[in-house]
Amino acid sequence: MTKQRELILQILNQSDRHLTADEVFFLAKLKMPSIAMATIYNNLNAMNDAGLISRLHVDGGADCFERNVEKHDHLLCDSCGRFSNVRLPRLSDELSAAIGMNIASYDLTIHYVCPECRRKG
Amino acid sequence: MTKQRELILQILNQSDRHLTADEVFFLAKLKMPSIAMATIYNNLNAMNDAGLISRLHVDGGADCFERNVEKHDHLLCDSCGRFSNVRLPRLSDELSAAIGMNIASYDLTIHYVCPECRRKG
DNA sequence: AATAAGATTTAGAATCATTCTCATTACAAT
DNA sequence: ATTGTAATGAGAATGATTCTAAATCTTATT
Repeated sequence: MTKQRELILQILNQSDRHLTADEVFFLAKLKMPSIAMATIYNNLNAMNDAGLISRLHVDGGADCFERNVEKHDHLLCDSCGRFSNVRLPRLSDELSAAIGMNIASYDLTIHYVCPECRRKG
Repeated sequence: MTKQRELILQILNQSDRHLTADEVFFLAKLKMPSIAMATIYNNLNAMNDAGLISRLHVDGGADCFERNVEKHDHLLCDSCGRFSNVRLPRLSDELSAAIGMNIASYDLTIHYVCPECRRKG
């Protein structure tokens, strides 16, 4: 656990949003100007592999990272582009039943308009 | 509908697999050696936007394209890497009910081991 | 048939996210 | 202190995709 890794983890822990590597890089540079992009990716990958953080693929954009490592699904607001997390505990079993086979896992992103954007019209 | 677009569409129609732009490019070059990668992408994008084909994002790899434009979900075999299509007609309503909001759409990829790979062990 | 207008193609450069390389630095254990 | 190991930093390299600009093809108009 190096200073750099600690800093990156802290940045993710303090954010309430899903952050891209670029955003983490920018925030990290504020505290540690010498930090390199490769270090950001090295650590994000290592921590993701170790189950300390999780990675979210974004269609047509850079991957995002977040501290929440519990199994969850994503809601993406088509209007503001923000992600929220949602837990659908029974879905895995339902999908398994629906296709009649064991499943290893699944990736689900639900597109919607978030309550805030709906209010604004 | 240019010759190039016709060729690309034909290639997708004749394939039983999900093809990357690169694979389409390779197959197209066999029939029309002068064709350019930009033309492949131009046409894949245009046809996808027009609803003639559909695009599938692949985690950590190139996007794939297929002729099936009916709404469907994807099964990805973690062993051989092949995609299959599956229709889960009630899922959209179930997801909507589960989160208590209207949803616009969703993207789902189920990871599993396909029957063929399971048989082989 | 000739021409002009507009769209499409081609080739290659450019871009973006990510990974790789490798020399340098930090850390841990002798 | 000294060595060995692992992580960092800087920038080059990669892979997928998009952009640019010049050349070509279509189509409509004379």
